[in-house]
Amino acid sequence: MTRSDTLKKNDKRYHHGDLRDALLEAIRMLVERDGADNFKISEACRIAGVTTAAPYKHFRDRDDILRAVALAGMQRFGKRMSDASQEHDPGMPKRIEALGQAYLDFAEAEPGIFRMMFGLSEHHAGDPELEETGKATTDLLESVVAEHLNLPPESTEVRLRSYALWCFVHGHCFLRMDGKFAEKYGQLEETEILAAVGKAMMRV
Amino acid sequence: MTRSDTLKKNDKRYHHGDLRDALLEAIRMLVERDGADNFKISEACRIAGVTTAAPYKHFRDRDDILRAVALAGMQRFGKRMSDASQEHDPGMPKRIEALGQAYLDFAEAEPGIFRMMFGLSEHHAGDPELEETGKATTDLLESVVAEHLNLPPESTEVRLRSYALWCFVHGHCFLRMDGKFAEKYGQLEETEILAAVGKAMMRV
DNA sequence: AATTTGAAGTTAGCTTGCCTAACTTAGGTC
DNA sequence: GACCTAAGTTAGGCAAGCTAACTTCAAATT
Repeated sequence: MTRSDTLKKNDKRYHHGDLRDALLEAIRMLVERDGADNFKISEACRIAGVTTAAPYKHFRDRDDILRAVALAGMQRFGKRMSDASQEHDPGMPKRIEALGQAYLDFAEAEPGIFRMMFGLSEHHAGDPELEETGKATTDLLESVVAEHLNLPPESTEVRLRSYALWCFVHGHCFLRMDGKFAEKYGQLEETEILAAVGKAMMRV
Repeated sequence: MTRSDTLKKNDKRYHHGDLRDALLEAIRMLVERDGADNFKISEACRIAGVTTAAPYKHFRDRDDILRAVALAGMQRFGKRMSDASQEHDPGMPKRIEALGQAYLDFAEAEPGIFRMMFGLSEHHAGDPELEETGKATTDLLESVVAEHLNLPPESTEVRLRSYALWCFVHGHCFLRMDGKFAEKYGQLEETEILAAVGKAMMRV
């Protein structure tokens, strides 16, 4: 089945057959175009070729849809991060770099989903599945930093440097998405900044 | 005139007299409670004691309201930052710290407005007044970093370190607002992290 | 002082979106 | 082949954003 088939069934069968996934895919696109708070469920319905009441057979309400889209995003994100780390041998500084680069790449490729992953409203606070999925990625970061510093992953030193690194990369992602980087620091070389900060923060 | 008078006129005069400001104040509150994309203009009208058509005598549409609220926030923010820097003499390391702390404090006190200041949609991209107001604050940061490093503010070195510092503090603000800090790094001492990173990044 | 005028309100109403209730379709099971 | 149930549909309520046309009233003009 091709992707366009997933979105819209051309034949006029009463049952779509794959509506849940089709909606998620349509909404993923719409979140990129309009943002998590501005996309219209009704537009996703038009794309999928169903009436506006259909989604409620698969999702409780808008919040439930957001949750599903964010979760899928976090899983994609986690896989990218994991793949990136495995491109280099344990202990190599390149491994940290690759992790940071994967983070930046994802934020650039899917800014809407990226925002959403972090900015879900309080309705989703404490959701175990979301937290679990997020934790897997921070655990990965800590293990890589720990290897690099040759310290146990639970040590305060490792946790502190991991978090500091996270803050930095995360902050750059947001400033870049929001145009603040281009607005004033566009002529700085992105890689140069990253390298300089990485070194400064990982200096033993 | 007391603040509650600003919000709602008890007397039943036909003209409110101060509706624009009353709306901005009401919406500031609602943005904190519901977020920039979820607050209802109609609710602000109820608070201000006018009908739902009244705002359109003062603002073009929702985007125009958002712009005004964000601009007011950026001005408040700029003043706080400026005040903070002036609490210490030029060249003192405390001056950088104070700036970072003011940034964090604002994000903690007004997370809704803080988000909004950075996350305004593309409709406002390139707005000269907004950009100007933001630039004043980054200029301030650069001048303080320049003093500290004893280098010209336009030097690449200063700009690079300023931006790196900005990324870090900005990232921490967002991760903290979004619960990621508390979720996993809550036991780390915030001040300890800040101090460690500040030192690492400003090391000559 | 009376008149005029325009900014700042109001009422009424259109449009769109979310969501629910009640109904229909059709694929899989006995 | 009858029946059940998941997954669609239609119809409609409700709330919000925004506009057009009308009203009020304070201040400027005469």
